[in-house]
Amino acid sequence: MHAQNLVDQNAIIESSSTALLPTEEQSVVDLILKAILEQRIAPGTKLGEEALANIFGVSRTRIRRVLLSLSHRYVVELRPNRGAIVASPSEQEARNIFEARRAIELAIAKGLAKQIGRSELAELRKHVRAEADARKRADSREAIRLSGEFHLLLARLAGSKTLSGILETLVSQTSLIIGLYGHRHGSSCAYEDHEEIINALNSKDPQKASALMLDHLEKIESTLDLTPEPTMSQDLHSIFGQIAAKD
Amino acid sequence: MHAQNLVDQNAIIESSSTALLPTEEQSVVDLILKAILEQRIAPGTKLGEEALANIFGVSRTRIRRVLLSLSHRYVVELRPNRGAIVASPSEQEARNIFEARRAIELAIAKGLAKQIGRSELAELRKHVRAEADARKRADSREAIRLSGEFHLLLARLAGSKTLSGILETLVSQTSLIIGLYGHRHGSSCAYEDHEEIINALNSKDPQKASALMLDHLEKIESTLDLTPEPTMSQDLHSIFGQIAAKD
DNA sequence: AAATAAATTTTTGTGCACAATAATTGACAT
DNA sequence: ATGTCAATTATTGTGCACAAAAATTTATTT
Repeated sequence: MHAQNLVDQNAIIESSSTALLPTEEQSVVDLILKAILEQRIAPGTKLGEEALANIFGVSRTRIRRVLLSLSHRYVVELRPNRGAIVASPSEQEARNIFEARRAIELAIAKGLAKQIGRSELAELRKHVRAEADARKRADSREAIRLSGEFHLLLARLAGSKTLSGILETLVSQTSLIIGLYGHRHGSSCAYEDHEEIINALNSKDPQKASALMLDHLEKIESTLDLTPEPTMSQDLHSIFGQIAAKD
Repeated sequence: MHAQNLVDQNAIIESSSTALLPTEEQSVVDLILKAILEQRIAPGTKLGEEALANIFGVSRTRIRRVLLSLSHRYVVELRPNRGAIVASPSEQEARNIFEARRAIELAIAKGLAKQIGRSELAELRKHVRAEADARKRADSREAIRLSGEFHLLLARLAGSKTLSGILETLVSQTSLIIGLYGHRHGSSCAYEDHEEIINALNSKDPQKASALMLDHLEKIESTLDLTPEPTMSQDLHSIFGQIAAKD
């Protein structure tokens, strides 16, 4: 792992989630999380404790808690005695995660449509403008992050810390999934969909809002290639398949 | 805290959840969790590290991780430099938790109705028999635990580790909520409701299954007293209210 | 006696040394 | 070469001593 990948942040730190770690540790969590979600570190990458401790200039004791915390978000996998790696959700897990997102986000959309106000709508529109801007600038990292954060923003506006907390975990995992199974760059949410959802919320139409959310989530899932086994073995087949067939 | 409360378990250990702690630690987690969920330790109770270390005969280092793990489940609250206490979900959090449960469990019921098989139905009926039995024996602890576990069983049978994991957290919190806000003993699920749900699943009727689940969850929530502030101040008022009024 | 402050005790937080385990390298045999 | 085994190196896991903070007790002042 290269230090470059982890400290390269210019932008704002995630900083959401229920703060129960010391602030210093939380910022390391956020940094690593951001790096993973922007796909600067690939799934499967080893996250050595000593290496991280050096990079961030904190003790191993702390790194250890950081890794534990990230593992609770299912963003890193902790293998006993073998260290931490960036998680690689399986194809089955990917489906389950989308299933869970459907359940939760339809409810959020429905609930929000019933009680949304002016200022919330403004905040949403502002966010989507930022998404459009990132896309225009071809800043795909930012675009990926913002499109995930749109969904988190909806959860926050719905006023349930419980649901936001759950969705945070699911959105993080979705980023990993898109990195693993999404072929073309179009995999991340289209901000146009987000605009439509906002319009439905604006017209206080719960049915429409949730229907659009469903379409949107299904669209994202459909851009993925969730047919075969994990990435690695797939590559081997596509590389050696023809040679083996000739035999 | 009395050691009695924590080691008194005769029954089976929870043992679900994604095991990423050493098995020894996991069993301490399960023991404390069980004690909390069966309401043998009240919300707000201090969980001193040294005390727990002595009770369970493990080092403080380990207890520390155990408490961290329980805090991720929102079952204990970790107050920096002030130690851990059993969590007391606020009235608002309680509502949010039920909202989340509705979103998730309706989806589970719907999905399960479409794909449930013979053996799954048998397992569910067996579970409900155990519930009825516990009720008949007036073993309210067991009854509380089993009625929560029925919901977890549904999630497991639905085949999504993601949803089960989320629901586990929510069910744990629900136990705390019932302990805090549920006045009469009838607060825990009636197993009769569970039977009805099973029947709907049996007849592969997704609409009915989810409708019954909704009723069931709303019934539980409605037995709670979620009007006022946290427990303590409420008690003080109900104790001193009349005296103050006389003045 | 009530309130404030100082001193003491208790409890939580952290780094570090060492133990346990896994990964790597090298030697040897087939 | 290829595979197996031993020795070495590197990495993770844990207890403990000490630091930091909070809670409690005692002393002091008004």
